[in-house]
Amino acid sequence: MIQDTEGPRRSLKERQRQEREELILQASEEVLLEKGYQDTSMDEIAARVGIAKGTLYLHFTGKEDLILALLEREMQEFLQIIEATVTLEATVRAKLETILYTMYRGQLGKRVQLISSLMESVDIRKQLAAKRDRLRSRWQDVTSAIAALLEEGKSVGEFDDTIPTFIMVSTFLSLLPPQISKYIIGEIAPEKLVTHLAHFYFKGIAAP
Amino acid sequence: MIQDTEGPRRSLKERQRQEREELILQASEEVLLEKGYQDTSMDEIAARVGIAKGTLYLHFTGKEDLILALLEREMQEFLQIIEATVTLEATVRAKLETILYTMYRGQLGKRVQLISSLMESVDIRKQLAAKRDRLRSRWQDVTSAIAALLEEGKSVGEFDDTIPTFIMVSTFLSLLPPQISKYIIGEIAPEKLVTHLAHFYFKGIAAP
Amino acid sequence: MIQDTEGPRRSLKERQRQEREELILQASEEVLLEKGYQDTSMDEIAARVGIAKGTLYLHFTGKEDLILALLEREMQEFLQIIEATVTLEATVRAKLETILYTMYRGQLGKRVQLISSLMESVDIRKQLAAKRDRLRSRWQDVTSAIAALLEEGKSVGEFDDTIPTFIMVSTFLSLLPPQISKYIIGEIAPEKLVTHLAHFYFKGIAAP
Amino acid sequence: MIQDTEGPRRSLKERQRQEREELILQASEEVLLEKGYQDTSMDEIAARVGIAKGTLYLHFTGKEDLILALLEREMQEFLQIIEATVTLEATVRAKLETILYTMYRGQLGKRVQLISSLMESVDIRKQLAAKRDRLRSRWQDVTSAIAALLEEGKSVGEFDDTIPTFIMVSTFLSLLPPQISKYIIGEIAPEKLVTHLAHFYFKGIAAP
DNA sequence: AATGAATGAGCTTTCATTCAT
DNA sequence: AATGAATGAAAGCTCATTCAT
Repeated sequence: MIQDTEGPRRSLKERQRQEREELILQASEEVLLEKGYQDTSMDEIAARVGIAKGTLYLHFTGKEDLILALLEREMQEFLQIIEATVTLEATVRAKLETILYTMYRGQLGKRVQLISSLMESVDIRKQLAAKRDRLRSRWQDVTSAIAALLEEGKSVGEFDDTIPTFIMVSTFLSLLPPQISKYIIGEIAPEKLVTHLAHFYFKGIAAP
Repeated sequence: MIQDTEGPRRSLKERQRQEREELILQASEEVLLEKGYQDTSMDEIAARVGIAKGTLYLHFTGKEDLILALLEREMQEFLQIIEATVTLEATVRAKLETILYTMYRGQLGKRVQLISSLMESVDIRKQLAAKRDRLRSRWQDVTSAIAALLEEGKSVGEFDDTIPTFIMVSTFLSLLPPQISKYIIGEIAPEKLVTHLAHFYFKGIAAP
Repeated sequence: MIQDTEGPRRSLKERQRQEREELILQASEEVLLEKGYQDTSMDEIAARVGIAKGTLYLHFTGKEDLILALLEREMQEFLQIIEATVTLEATVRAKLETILYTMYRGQLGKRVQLISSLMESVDIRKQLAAKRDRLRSRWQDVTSAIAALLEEGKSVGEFDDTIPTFIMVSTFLSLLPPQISKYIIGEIAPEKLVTHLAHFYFKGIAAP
Repeated sequence: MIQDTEGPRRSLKERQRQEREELILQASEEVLLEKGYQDTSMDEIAARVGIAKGTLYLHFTGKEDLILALLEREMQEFLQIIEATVTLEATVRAKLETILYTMYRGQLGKRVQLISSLMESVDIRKQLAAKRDRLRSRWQDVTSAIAALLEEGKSVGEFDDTIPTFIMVSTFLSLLPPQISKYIIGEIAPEKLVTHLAHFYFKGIAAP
């Protein structure tokens, strides 16, 4: 009987812990987007969550670990979208368009932008270098999934199989929010933007 | 009498000043490429130029201003390349391919990669925000020049004029070194890469 | 009725409490010897005892108090050794030699070394200053006991009574493990060491 | 001519630098004696010198380096006293007595106490471990010099050559201020104290 | 009574910027 | 104009102590 209550209790504490961890990650994301990696201070994250600085260190080994966990989470989400799309009944083109569209809709694009801009910054490359493998492997998952789609497209004759897949992958990725949107100053409806991008892209890789 | 010589003297001093400024920018670029923005210290820049740290502040308001000037210079160079290409006798496609190829060859690509990674970095976006207008206007020059080329292509019937120019511009820019090359892990000869990218791009925007 | 059993219960609880306190002191000693005062964390002590950190504070006011209690216990033990030796049937010299030897043998030496190095450390002197009176009085007991022995030696004509007792006491104490052994780098059998020290010491204080 | 002024200028700056370094070391010693290693903060040292915290780091790599330099300086001073004494025309005993007396007079004793108590603290042993070799070698110089004196005494028949020199060295060192004085609560004139200690010590090691 | 998550003051260290020389 | 020593704000991190459960 006594043990019976331990289970729930533990999972309660565990749930609270995870909720708080989530709050920390959310606050971190906010600050990170606003201020960038260097100007994101543990102090400020703690302040936004409304907890003491020391508490952050009960959840994450340090700043590096915290940010890395954040990036990992974002990338995980991106991967889930891809995987969800892959299972749809549709042409490869439709699937890729869906991914593209999903990324331009809602907040996800912004957040992937976060990952990407952080991953590319020379600063962070150096600073997170040691533990970047965790992220790299997730990123591999992403590119592999897209590569698989593109190759499926080639094999069913949708796409031009004289273009190397890695070219297709990298050009596809370069269409995603962080890349394109930074060159686009004015506002444009995501639907329109995606329509244009898809039109351009699939014409570019279409089988001859 | 003494004042008479001031004119030449001044311009001599002015020339020396500019030469030194150039040396500072070169050193900054070196360090920046090696260490990233945060790990680039005024100390190290001064040391590499061989001047005192304080002297840097006689040329630039501060670190931010120094880096900004550097970025401006790089962008200026990029613009010159575009302008030089524009005047060539060739098809629009050939000109754009030349730009693409030039960027993937030699040191320029790396340096543009620098600009770009700095510009993208949320860190610097925030830190340089105040003075970024100077850059923004240069960047406008770049995009305008490319837009002009693309529109010329449209008007001579080379390109599909149902695709908005800004889409063409942004997709073109997304093919430039910093964007694409970061997705490409293995080594590939720039010629090959550019061939593939151009093939893909111009097919994508070709007139129907 | 229930209250009747409280007496035994209380003493049971009290015994358990003291046992736990002893466990805490043992763990503290371990950690202290391994890591030194500053690197000894309440966390680690608690972990080694297998109790929660908060529980430590039910037994001791704080880290300072805990360490102080530890030192007091060690000193107590030292005192017991002296007292045990005093009651032996032997010459004063033999008794003092026994004390000396006992301290250089087994774990006790190490532990006294601990006390001493902690007591000497300016760090702890300052930090424990407030409550050091408790220790000072124990230390008085130790020196008094040795002084008594030495005076007994004087009165029976073993020792030179022109040497003030406090000189004899302090020189004797300076022969104990923590003092001497720190100047001795190589290993030497305790027996040999003690033989030499005793030879030197008793010749030094011998009656003329 | 211009170069001529550089010499003095440099040495002026150099002198100022060394003076400031000396001030820092003095302040550090003060704080160290008052508060111990851990509670000595760079903040407080800077405050006492009347300079900014950052300035400390222009003179010393860090706290560890600062304290180490301090200890080294103290030890150096101790060594100089020994060396000065060695050259005197006197018996070995007289020389050793002089050393003993010098240490009990003035501030030096206290300062050597500082070294000693710091060197022995388990805490500092760990923390300074990496760079302690610098000190260790100085300490070797000290013990070697004393050992040489004692062996000279043996060879001229002053001292008992059946007692190993290292025993003589360590017992001699144990008579120095930090060791003995901590067992002596009341005040006693250094002359008297030294007379007693010397009497005891040289009787203890006298040739049979 | 026991827990251990949370706290927050405090530490060392860095570095862009200033300013007396 | 040039210097570089001095500055001091700000950062990441630790850990003895507290207190709601």
